[in-house]
Amino acid sequence: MSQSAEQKWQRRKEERPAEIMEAALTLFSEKGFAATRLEDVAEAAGVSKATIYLYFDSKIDLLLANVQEIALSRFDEIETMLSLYDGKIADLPTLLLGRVSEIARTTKMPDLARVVMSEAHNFPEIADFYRDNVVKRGLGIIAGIIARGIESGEFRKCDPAATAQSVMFPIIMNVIGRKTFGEIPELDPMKFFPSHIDFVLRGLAADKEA
Amino acid sequence: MSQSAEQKWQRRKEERPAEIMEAALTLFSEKGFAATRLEDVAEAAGVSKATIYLYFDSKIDLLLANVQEIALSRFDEIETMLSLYDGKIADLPTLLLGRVSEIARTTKMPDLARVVMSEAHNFPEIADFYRDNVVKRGLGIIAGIIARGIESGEFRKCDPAATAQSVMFPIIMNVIGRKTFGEIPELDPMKFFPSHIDFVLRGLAADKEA
DNA sequence: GTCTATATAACGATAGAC
DNA sequence: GTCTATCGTTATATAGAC
Repeated sequence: MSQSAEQKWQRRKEERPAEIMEAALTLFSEKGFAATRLEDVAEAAGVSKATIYLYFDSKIDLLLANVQEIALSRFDEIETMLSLYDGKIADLPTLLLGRVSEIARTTKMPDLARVVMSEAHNFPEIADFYRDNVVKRGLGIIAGIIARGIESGEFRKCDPAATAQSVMFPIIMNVIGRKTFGEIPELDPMKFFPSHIDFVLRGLAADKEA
Repeated sequence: MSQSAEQKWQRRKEERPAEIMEAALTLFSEKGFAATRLEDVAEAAGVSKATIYLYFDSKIDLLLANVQEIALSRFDEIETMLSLYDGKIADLPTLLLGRVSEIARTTKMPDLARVVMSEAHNFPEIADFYRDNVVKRGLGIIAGIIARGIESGEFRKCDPAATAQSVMFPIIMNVIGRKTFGEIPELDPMKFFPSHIDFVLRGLAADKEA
């Protein structure tokens, strides 16, 4: 950016990792993880290949660092919020899905999810990490809320782990679908998100007393 | 196989296309569409590369023929069933999701969906075909049922196209998830499918009269 | 002997190596 | 930056069915 012309490089220990990660995710998303060469990442980030290895162990590590940054750090935040929450459990789905919608709109989570879902089958390390830290943990958060609501009598009795999929998967699929097939009217998020929240609240609601 | 040593090939016009398609899908699923060489498909199917081109226009056509065979032909069957159906609309979701579950268990639809979702981003022809003929049409079938139920008063008023995603996407994601990450207890289909049908019926149900 | 399903071999674009 | 190997695709030759 602001480096003088004769200077070949600058020491920018603080900014490098983030720049490399972002360049990597952009390329992974455009061309696929397997098809992206570390050399392209280096070029896009304005560093040499060796510099990448200074901060990351491997190409896989470079992807998983993005998972940590984009997904897991937000799980931390959400879990903190949930542990402090003391309002009605019945309001949590709306609150949580609102936050998820915001993450989908404002971060690269959709691209990241698409890349991982596309290539995890061919990279066991990616599949293992994502399964344990994103799929299981993400579903676990939703299942926990459902279980709390059942206990408090605000939600009907159901299998929390199974029902968590009914709550979460449409959102993931809508988001990945738009990345894969382009924006199409059928998947319009402005219509889908409110509709889905409605659907979820009815699907979870306790039966009214007779 | 059982052909004599000196015989170089046999004339089997009828069986070839199906054998080639199946070999192709198996390899696409194992190694990915882009990574699979037509030569491997030819070998697996027991023919030469050129023979593939007798029956299919291109590698992409070979995948799309599988989409036709596995997905679209079943859409035809389902649409026929729906047009003949004259029971309660409220029973259709259970009926339909049961059929979908059966297709997921007994056909290669899950592998096919995973392959397409994984690689459509890099192959516009695949994305276009699948979007128009599977995504839009599949959601349209569900949306049609929902619209019929709203009209008959059996379902609550909602946006059919948006709600169709809440109905269908969890199933697709559950199925693709198990193919991508392996069978894990959280995604157990024996628990998920019944739970999801329950969730859907409640999500669609008309409000009870006060 | 004729027709055609199938194989062999060559072409050309593209991408990866040095 | 050039060279080469790879792979989708196509042209030509041949073997099997009737």
